[in-house]
Amino acid sequence: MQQLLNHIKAYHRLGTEAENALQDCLTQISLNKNEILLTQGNVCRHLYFLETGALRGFYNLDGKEITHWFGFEKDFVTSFHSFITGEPAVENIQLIEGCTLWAIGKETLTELFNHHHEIERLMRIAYEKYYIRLEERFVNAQFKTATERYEELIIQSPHIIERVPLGYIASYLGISQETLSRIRSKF
Amino acid sequence: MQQLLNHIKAYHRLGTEAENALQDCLTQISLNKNEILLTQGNVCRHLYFLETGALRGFYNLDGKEITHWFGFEKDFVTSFHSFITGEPAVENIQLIEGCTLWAIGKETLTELFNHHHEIERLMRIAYEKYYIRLEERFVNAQFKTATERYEELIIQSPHIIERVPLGYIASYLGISQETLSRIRSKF
DNA sequence: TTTGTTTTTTGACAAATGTCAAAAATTAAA
DNA sequence: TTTAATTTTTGACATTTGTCAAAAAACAAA
Repeated sequence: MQQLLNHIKAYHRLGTEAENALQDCLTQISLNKNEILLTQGNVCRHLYFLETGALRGFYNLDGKEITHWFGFEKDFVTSFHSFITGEPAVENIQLIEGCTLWAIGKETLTELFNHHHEIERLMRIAYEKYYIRLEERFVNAQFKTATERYEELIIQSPHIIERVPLGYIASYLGISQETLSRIRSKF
Repeated sequence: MQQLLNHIKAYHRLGTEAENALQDCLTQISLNKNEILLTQGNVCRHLYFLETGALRGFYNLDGKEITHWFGFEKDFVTSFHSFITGEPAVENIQLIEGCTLWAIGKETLTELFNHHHEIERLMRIAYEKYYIRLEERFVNAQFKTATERYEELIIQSPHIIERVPLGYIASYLGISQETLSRIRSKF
């Protein structure tokens, strides 16, 4: 738990009171490899903080699983669209490794926001970071070649290559598994 | 100005006090078609609220201008990466039509956040909306064909087609102008 | 109008990536 | 181990999209 709070401080330093309040609202979850945290069609009512492990978000398209994001330790994890809008999720969240997560319900989080401006600030800052991270991925997806995207991944997120099956990485990069295999063979 | 505040209420309803404070911190800007609001290499220290008009964000790649986003009335506009991190912007912001904007400096906004929890909430909610909007664009960029992306644009944002030159739209969709022209000819 | 400029379209071809099928390599299970 | 299942690689070919050059169309200025 202390480890979790330290990670959160990287976003915004909380006062003792707010930190305690947050702590009281978090529930620990442990799941094993391949277990499902969220199934498409359900509303995602929780925000998770990933303490250890790895997971992925994927959806089904023409019978294929499209992995479009990964979560690793220190990440906030949820189906953002569903969590924010309250609509059913179009994606699934599945564990790639066994994970320790801390969960907070949307209503509980809203209550925390109401009582602790600091916590809402933390979240605002987290969204800022996630926004520019996504913006960068978007620009890569739209304007770079498959090879460039793979090179960038090696440099910026080598842990992904080491911990995630190739098939997941291919769709994460927006290319077929065969193309990824051919790109790799050139290195 | 009242119009602006009404738009902002669509994100989160502000109390009178916060609304007045916000109002006092906004500066009106009017610019003509083709004028530049931000030049790459400069730090973007302002968040803009676009009351009327249209503009685009673009950067230079191999001598070509890549338009990667548009702003229209009611949009928050800034170079998010630069505004958030304080680093020089990699992009330019240029008017497509004459615009009326309301500007607020980053320091002023931070002060508003400090004094008005409500305004920070407004911003948190705005980031939520912008995050899921970007997420949707990302998925389209990565996993849909050029034709699908164009069809989606016609359905979801017909105003873009009507108000923006084709060349800008092509790079917004992540395709060459020639390909866009060929896609259009099929309709 | 008439002319000049810019934008959009078209044609020919090249490059990048996808698809399907099968082989090879790796991992897990008995 | 040995076998079975899964993952990754390879080959052949199809499809999508890009690039370059030129023509056509649309727009703006004189």
